[in-house]
Amino acid sequence: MKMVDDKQGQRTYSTRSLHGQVVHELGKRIVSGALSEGEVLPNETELGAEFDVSRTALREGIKVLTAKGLLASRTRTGTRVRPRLEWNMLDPDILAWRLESGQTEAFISELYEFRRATEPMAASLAALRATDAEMAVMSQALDAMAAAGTDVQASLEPDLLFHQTILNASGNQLLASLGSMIETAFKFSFEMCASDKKLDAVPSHRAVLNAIRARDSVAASEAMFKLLEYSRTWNEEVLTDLNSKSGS
Amino acid sequence: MKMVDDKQGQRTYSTRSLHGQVVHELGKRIVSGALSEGEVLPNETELGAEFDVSRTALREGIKVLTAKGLLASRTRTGTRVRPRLEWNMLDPDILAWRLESGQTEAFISELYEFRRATEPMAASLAALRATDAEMAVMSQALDAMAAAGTDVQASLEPDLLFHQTILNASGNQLLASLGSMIETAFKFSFEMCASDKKLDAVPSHRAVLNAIRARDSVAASEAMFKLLEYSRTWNEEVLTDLNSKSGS
DNA sequence: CGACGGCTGTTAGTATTACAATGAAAGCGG
DNA sequence: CCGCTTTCATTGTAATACTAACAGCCGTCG
Repeated sequence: MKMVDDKQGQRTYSTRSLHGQVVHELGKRIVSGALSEGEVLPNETELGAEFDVSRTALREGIKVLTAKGLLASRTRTGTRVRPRLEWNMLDPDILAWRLESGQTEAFISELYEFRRATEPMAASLAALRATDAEMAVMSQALDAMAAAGTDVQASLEPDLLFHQTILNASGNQLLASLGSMIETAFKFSFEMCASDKKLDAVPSHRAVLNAIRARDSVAASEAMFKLLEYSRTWNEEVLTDLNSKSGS
Repeated sequence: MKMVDDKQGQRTYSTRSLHGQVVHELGKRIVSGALSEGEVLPNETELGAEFDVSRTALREGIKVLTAKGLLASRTRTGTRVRPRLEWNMLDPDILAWRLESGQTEAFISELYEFRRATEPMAASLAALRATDAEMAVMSQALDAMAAAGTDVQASLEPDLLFHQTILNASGNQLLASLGSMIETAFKFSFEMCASDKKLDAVPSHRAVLNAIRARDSVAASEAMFKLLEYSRTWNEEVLTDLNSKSGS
C-alpha cells in the first residue's frame, strides 16, 4: 500500500526532478515577495551552489519561470524578477503559489470575482452546445455530490468535475483552461472544511444542470451566478468564524 | 540602419536565443496541429540534430513548452504532446501561435466570447476602484485615438492602452493579466485594417470612460459590453468582405 | 500454461568543463 | 564634457560523460 503524500493537482510541473525543485522553490519566493520585483538574482553559479544543483539544472528551472513571465535574463545584467503586472497570473502553478503565500483572503476574493465573470458565461454557452455525454457526466457528478452529503471534503472532487465539464462544454478553449483556477479555489475550500458550517451545494448545482438541459442559456447563466454567490458567502462565513476563533 | 521585422509584442519569450527559436518553432508546430496530441517527439539527440542545436539548448526549449502545458517528458517513454485540454490557453505565446496557425475565424470568435465575459466585469470594478492617475491615462489614450481618426492602425496602440488600463484599474491581478489576450485580438485587427470599412471607436470608448468617472459600475459594464459588440460586428463585416473578395 | 520477477536497454535527467556572445560600465582620448 | 574603445562579468551554447528511471523482454517458477 502506497501513500501519496504529495497531492499533485493539475500542477504542470512536478517537484520530483531537481530543476522542478528549483522551479517551485524560486517560484514561491518570487510570488510571496521574498524576492521583489526588479530584484536581480545571484549569478547562475552562486544560485546553483545555494540550491546544490548544477548550473544545467538551475538554468532549466529559470527557463520555466521565464516562460511563466516571472523572470527575465539578459547577458551581463543577470536574471531579474519581472514586474507583477507582466506575470501570467492564470498559470496553474502561479495560482497555487499565491494560495500558499499569504494574502489568502484578498486572493480568494479575486478568484471569486473572476469566476463570477467567466463561469456564468461558460454555463450559458454550455446550454447551447453541451453534448449528451457531457450532460451525463455532470449528472453523475451531481449524484456523487449528493451521496457525499454534508461531507464537504468528499464532495469537492465531483464538484470540480462538474465545473470543469461545464467549462469544456462551453466549446471555448480559453474558458476550458480556467479549470486550474477553480481547482485552486477548491484547494482553499478543502482547508476550510474543518468548520461545522453546513453547505448543501446540490440544489444550486442542480439548477444549473436543469437550465443547461433545457437549453436555456439565460437561466443557466443566472443559476451559475447564484451558485457562485452562495459558495462565496459560505467561504466568507467560514473565514470570519476562523478569524474570530483565532483572534485573542 | 536596422529594420526590426519581428515585432515583439508582449511575447514572454524572445526568438533571439537558440532555445528561444526551438520554443517558437516547436510551439507553432504543436499549436497548429503538425504535431498532434499524444504524439511522441523524436528523442533529444535526434531532435537536437534536426534543429541543429545542442542537447542543452533543445532541453531548455522543451522545458519552456512544458511550463506552458504543451509537453510532458518521462524517462524511457520520451517527450509527448499533452492533450489540448491541459494547455494553458491564456498564455501569451500560445495565443500568438494560435493566431498564426489557421482556424483564425473560430479563434477570434473565442476571443470575443472571453472578452465579453471579462472586460465588462473589469470595467465595473474599475468604476469602483480606478485612481485619478488611471483615469487620466485613459483620457489621454482616448485623445490619441481621436487624433488618429479613421486610421485604424494608428488608433490600435492607444486603444490597447485604454483597455489595459481598465484591466489594471480593476484591482484584480487575474483580470489584469488578460492584457495579452486583448493584444492578440488587436494583432488580428491590425491585419484586417486594409479594409475600407470605417470604424469610429471613440464614442463607445468615451461612454465607458464617462461611466467609470461617474463611478457607475453598472453603466460601465454595459458600456463595455456595447463597445465589444460594436467591435466584434466590425471585425465580422471586414472578414466576410475579405472572404467574398477572395471567394471566386 | 500463466503469472511473477529480475534483466536489459533506451531515454530523459544531471553534472562538468570549456568556450562564445553580449552589452554595461569603466577607462581613455579628444 | 562627450564619444569612442576596451574590458570583463554574466548569460548562452556546446560537448561529453555519467546516473536514474522504467517499459518491455525473457526466463523462471508455481
